[in-house]
Amino acid sequence: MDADLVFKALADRSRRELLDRLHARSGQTLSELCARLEITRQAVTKHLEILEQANLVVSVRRGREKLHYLNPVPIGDIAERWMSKYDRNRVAALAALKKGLENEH
Amino acid sequence: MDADLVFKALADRSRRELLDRLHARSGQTLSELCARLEITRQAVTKHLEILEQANLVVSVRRGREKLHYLNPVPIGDIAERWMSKYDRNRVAALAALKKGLENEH
DNA sequence: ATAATGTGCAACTAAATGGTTGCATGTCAA
DNA sequence: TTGACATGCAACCATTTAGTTGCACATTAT
Repeated sequence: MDADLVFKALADRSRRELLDRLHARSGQTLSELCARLEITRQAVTKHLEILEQANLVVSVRRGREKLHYLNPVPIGDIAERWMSKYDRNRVAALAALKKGLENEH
Repeated sequence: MDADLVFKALADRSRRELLDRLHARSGQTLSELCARLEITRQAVTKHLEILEQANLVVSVRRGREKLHYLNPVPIGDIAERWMSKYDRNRVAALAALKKGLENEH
């Protein structure tokens, strides 16, 4: 998996909104995902393409409509391999931070 | 905390590299952080500004040099409040995904 | 068959992004 | 005090990004 693609995909508010909607109900069509969103359908299409490239969303064509499914794996990967690394040394990092701020005066 | 600023800050490879360096050793100066990086000092300055706006880095001026400290809190917040939400329903999401892929044929 | 629905594709635009160069300013050491 | 070092600031540039409009195409329903 390419962590860069995932981070880039998560950087946009609209795309996180789409992920939230798919998290609430996976398997929605493009039109469904467009509802109550202030951007155009074409813009949503582009966002979904980016989410698919990051493997955060998988889509399936069924007749004339396209169903979109949330894939939670890349987010889990990032949480494990990247975030926990920072969390592990959280206390030490905060201590260093505090110490640095004390040196100010 | 503004989750959007944090996600945006994390979206760039150079900035994640800077965070990694500060994670390895917190309290580095600007020049130290520039070493062995192929971009200019001015570019690094901009990246650090963005990281500070996201509260991922805190800096302290000491004489003519500026020390940078990693603040792990925002990353922890995102991991907890945002990512764990996806992790909780991971099994269900994967089941839905699998079911959707089966409907393809 | 025809109309409505759902999606795909291309061209275009404005703004944001990541980077540069050049120069100014402040601080420390000899 | 003078030079070296560390950082700040501004203008500029190319590319990417997020969005748009307009039209084409395929599928379903009447």
